[in-house]
Amino acid sequence: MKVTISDIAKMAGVAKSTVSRYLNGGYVSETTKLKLDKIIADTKYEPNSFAQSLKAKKTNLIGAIIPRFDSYATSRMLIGIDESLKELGYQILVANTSQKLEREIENIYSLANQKAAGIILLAKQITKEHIEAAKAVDLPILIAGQEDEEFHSLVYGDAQSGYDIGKYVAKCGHTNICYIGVTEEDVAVGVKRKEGFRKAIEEEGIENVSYYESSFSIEGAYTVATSIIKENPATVYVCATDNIALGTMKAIHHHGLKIPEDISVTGFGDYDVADIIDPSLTTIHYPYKTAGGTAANKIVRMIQGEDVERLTTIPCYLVERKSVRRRK
Amino acid sequence: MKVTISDIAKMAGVAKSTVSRYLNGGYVSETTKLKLDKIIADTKYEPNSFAQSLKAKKTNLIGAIIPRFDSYATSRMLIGIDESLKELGYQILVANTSQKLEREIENIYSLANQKAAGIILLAKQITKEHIEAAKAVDLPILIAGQEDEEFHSLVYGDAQSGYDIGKYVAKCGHTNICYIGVTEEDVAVGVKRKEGFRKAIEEEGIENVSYYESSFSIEGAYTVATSIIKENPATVYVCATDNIALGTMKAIHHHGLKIPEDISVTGFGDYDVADIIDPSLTTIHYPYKTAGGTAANKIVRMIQGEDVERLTTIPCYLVERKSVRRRK
DNA sequence: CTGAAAGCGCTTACAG
DNA sequence: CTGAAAGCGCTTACAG
Repeated sequence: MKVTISDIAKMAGVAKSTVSRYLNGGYVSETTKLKLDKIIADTKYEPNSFAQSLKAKKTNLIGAIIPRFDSYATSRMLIGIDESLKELGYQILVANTSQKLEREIENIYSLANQKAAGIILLAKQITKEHIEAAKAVDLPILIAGQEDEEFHSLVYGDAQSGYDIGKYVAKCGHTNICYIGVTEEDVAVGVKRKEGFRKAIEEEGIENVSYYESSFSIEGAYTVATSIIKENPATVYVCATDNIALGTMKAIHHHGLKIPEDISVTGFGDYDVADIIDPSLTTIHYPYKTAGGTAANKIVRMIQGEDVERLTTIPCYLVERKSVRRRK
Repeated sequence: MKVTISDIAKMAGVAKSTVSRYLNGGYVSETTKLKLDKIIADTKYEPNSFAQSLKAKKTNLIGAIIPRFDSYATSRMLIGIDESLKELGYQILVANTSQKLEREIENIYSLANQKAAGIILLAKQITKEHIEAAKAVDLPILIAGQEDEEFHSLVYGDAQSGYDIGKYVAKCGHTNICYIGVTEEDVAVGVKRKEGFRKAIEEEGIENVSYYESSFSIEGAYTVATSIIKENPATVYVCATDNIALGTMKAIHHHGLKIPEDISVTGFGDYDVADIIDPSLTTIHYPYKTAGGTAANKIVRMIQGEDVERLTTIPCYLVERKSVRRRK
């Protein structure tokens, strides 16, 4: 049978409240402390967390709301969050939304109901429902991956990354460029990266640039790239994510063209595969795992009521590999 | 302020027990039911799950203990588990062990303490501690990915997969074969696949086969493959996972050799990238997501006390792509 | 069909 | 330094 605080108290010949105090670091005499040490070790007593939470009205749970499990960026961030949270004495509770926006909202409420101490939301998009839910639950919420003035957030240097890639392809002598982006609903990936890129290109005085839009999937990118190859003589395809770059590379290969001799390709993210495929992919390194750790630290500081900077920007950097041809 | 069952009872002019009965599908008159419908909708009342669990001593939580977040197989299975569990009215609670065996054991105990209704353990290895913990917590536990007579389990057709690959490379005319496996501590991946492969090869009367061992990582496989290339003239490298195949392909490319012209490569798993890389990888398709759904159904049936078959085997099949040269 | 009462396993003032 | 008591928000026999 499961042992409870009453059992322990009885065995030690003290009151439940004394045991509780012992457990929570309160005042207990040395002798009863010793006695309790032994009894608790012997019985392997573990407090019932439901009873604790019911009474204390708080937990050490931190919810992580994620759009999907099978995303490189998400899983890497989750590792960072999980590891850091564990060190800080918190536990992660992962809620997957399968990319359904309404499920993000539901999860905010249900995590609040489960008395989560805080929430890290890996968001693709912030809507008014998000803001409403956040106000209603009145819980520390940290948005990761997107910026929003209503929330504390952690973002990557997307604009700078786009700028760096733009400068790089220009430096390599490319003057006919194709940019394969994503929906502008995703501000970080769809807007910031593109804007940074555009800025660099304009500074370089390059005019021959066309913009396309793809879904986030490899297959979607494959389809888009296939049609671009047929109609556009660009010498480099700048892709808004590594996944898009992968689909694009596949399409180029399937057309019997060579990378980077015929067409150059770049990505954003630096997934593991970027260094494995042939040719290896020139891309921007996004330190997802580290960022997850930073997010964990930030939410914990928010929970502890510290005065936390609203916006944290995680710097990224270019990794030059073999997928871009130097034309000069 | 958070509304409780007492508030609802007061507003409806009934007793708490009546509200509770209403909530749990018990007998309630039509009129009070209607009244309660409205009040609960208006107040957005949500029962406190801690109080429920404290009293009922059970939850609808099912723990999934995973070795790591950044594994293709794991994340796909998680998706399948998560989706199916949701449909069945259960919630997943993901616990990551960062590949630490002792954390698997810890998590079994802590999930029991959190009153999980059951546990799905994505295991690489079953030890006596696992068995001990399972007995101690007395909770339905399903092992996924490994077979063990002490547990209900769900496995892939690893031996058959190995056999199929063996037959396939033989059929393609390869007679000098190199098998790159993993530690035998992992019975499914390290033993079963190899045994199935060996059986096929023996049936084919091929004698020129050498066996190597790699870690699970791409980098580890790269290192192993690099040394093999220098010493072994095999025409095909049969790799025990797609990740190992990726590292191996990278090593082959780095040596200036062509796949499949100079060396052929096969994998197990059929990760997304298998179809994206160039050449695309001939491998065994493992339906991870579907298997996750099957696991979810199985654990729920176990929880419900149904008489569930101890061992479920998920069939896999060969996917022929471009990484194997036909020598005949 | 309904309500009063006890109890789940804790924590938290409060009094000593 | 310690204990008795109340209470967190539910559920569950039990009696009506």
